[in-house]
Amino acid sequence: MPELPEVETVRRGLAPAMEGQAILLAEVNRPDLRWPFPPNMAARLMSRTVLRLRRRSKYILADLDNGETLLIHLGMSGRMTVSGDPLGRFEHDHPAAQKHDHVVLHMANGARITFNDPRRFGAMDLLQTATADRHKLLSVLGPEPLGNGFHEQHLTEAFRGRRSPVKSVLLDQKVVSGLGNIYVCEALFRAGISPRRRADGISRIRVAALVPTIRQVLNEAIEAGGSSLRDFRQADGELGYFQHSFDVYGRAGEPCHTPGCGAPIRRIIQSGRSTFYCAQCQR
DNA sequence: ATTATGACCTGTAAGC
DNA sequence: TGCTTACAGGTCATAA
Repeated sequence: MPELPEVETVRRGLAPAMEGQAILLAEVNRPDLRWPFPPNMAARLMSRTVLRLRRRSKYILADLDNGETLLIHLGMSGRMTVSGDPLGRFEHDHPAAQKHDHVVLHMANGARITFNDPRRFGAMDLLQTATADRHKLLSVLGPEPLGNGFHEQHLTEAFRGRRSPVKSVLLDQKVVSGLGNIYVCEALFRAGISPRRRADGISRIRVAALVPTIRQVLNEAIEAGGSSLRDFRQADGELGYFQHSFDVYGRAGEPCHTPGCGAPIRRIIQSGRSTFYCAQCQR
């Protein structure tokens, strides 16, 4: 479930197993995911030490000790799991290889990092750390919603002249990077804004309120991801499995959570994707 | 330039 | 039990 909070949860789960560790072996089991892997990816990863794991939007960036950075995107169905940590913080044993285990990193501490992605919408690339911001996939991204570059003035300017529904505009990664279908729906519910409203028709006050609302939704989700991380350490090594109690997402026909409302949550299609909202509370 | 649509893939659940 | 259909957390290329 990779939107920003899930990717951040995965990053936090991977970091203690990967940071400061050398990659002894990289198994690359197919030539591509969404795009071809970079040339000689397995060889370029082997014997490299991961200096640190970063996140930019929905991308995980692993800075290596040779000036290259491994870029990872989980797409729709990508998972990264840790197994076999010798300290016993993760799994005791390595599970049997699964279908769609496309890349497996064997770390010097005995941990094994497995990238599994049935739909193969994910991606990996290698880029120069020093110029990472100029990478084709990263250079087009808008500000981090939890960063200093995301503020009222930015959203106001981003919404100006945008006649599309605010739902679609918030999904545009150039406007703000890291939101996906779930958290846009949830943020608009909390902000009381109809997803159908034109972005350029939203009042100044409500645009201003949207900024802290988005931050709050994401921060709460990251917190909840943190708790599922603790489960993962005790359990089966599954990482990025995120449970959350949503107000609207996936709740079509169920009663609105707003006290005294109870109206049925609606599901509509916008730009080909499901939108969930309460027609009573969101105007 | 903005906007909407199809495309990329597989797996799962629901309906008949 | 089978078969068919709808749908899924993303985002890129294309065309209107």
